[in-house]
Amino acid sequence: MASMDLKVVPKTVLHLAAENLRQAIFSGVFQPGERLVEADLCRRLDISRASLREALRMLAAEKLITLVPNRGPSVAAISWAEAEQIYDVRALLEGEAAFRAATRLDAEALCAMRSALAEFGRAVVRRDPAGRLAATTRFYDEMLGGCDSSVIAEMLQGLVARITCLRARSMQRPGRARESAAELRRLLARLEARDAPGARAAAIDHVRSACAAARAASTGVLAA
Amino acid sequence: MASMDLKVVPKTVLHLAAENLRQAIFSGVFQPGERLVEADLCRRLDISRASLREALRMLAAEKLITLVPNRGPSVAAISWAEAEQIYDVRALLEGEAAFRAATRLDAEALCAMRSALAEFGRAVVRRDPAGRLAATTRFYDEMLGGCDSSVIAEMLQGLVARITCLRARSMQRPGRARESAAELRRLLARLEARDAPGARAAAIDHVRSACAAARAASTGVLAA
DNA sequence: GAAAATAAGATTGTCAGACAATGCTGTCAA
DNA sequence: TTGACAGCATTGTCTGACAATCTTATTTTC
Repeated sequence: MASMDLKVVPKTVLHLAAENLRQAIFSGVFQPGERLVEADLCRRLDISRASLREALRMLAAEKLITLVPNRGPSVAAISWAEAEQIYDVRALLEGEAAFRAATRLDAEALCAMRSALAEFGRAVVRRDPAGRLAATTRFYDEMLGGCDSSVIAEMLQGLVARITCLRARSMQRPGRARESAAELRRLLARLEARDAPGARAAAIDHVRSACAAARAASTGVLAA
Repeated sequence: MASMDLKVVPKTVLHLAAENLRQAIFSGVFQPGERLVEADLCRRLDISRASLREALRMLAAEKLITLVPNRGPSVAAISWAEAEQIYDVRALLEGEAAFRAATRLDAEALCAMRSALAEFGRAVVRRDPAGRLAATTRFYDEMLGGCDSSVIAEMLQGLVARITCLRARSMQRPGRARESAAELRRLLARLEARDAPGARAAAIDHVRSACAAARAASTGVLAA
């Protein structure tokens, strides 16, 4: 890889706890809106309340939980209106990222993206959700690495985290995975052609399409 | 006002501490890059370490400080490259906000913006930095309120916070305040004309201009 | 004398336990 | 039905402690 990220953040109890909670939320162990009780979480995670509370602050910053003074934490419940706003901003930023990446990605990165995309295809055939997620992550990480803006990358990461549940559900819709793969192929083609405006359009198109799928998949499932 | 925000968050020690630290950073009490010592801050703020650490997590989430495990917190030092990325994203989002606001702002909001702008003008004449800041904040709050996307509003707020110091410095440049006022007037004019694309262009223009001013004001002052 | 090893001190990571302030729930009276 | 009140659950905050880690100064080694 062109630039391997070598810095490793020491694993403090706090970070582990935050990671565990994140996974628990993503995997639906806690339901959206569910109230979390500090003492409870402490027992489950086997950490002190002080550490737990710091971990909770992190998750609150990521908007995965809501932290109301004197009422404690609860799993963030996302409304469809909010989800739509997130998809909108994501389209904007991801479009920009693609635009920038089109003129900056080197051959190596493009190659990595193509391999990630192939892997995605295999995971689709294999009906392997985890594999799909890993592949898309690799795909996007490459693109964001090439867009030369850590700020955009960070913001996108934050946005995507907030709609993880939606993404998982919408990907289960029949045909959505294949459709998604086709969109990504088009995006990659534009990037390989160094067609910045085309890449932007393709990226936006993909997000819009994902948004529509999410809407269809979650009608009636979300809070109004 | 069309929609007054009634919810008030109880002031916990933590939030107060965070607010104090934020002000301290903005006002330059702590220099960028400076290391902060927990025990020190505890004494100064007169709070316990547990509370302080939670406050620090909040600031870290806002990227006002950097929090490295086992090395403690330090005031975030922003590189020019990063600042430029922030201005870029800000232009993108603020442009979008203006675009959306153009077709949604009601007469009342427009009126409020006009009055905020007038106030800004007076503050410029009066050479009152605090007044200028308050006026621009009011101006933008109105516009963001009308853009109907809390997600955009939140992201912008986060971005702007990170370049507060730059903004303060660049505003001191001779002529910049007046120039800024003129740009905002053009933006408001487009909004009043319900010209969405024009509003977007004006908003982007303003951010670009602010970026240029910041660059000029801070050449050689920032870390490379 | 420069580099490497070591020891001392400072700072952070983490915990346990405590108590007051606040929120919630259900009872009782007006 | 509403309002006041008591009782319990939970959070906000503090204190004090100790091990793990970082930093710095000192000593050793080549």
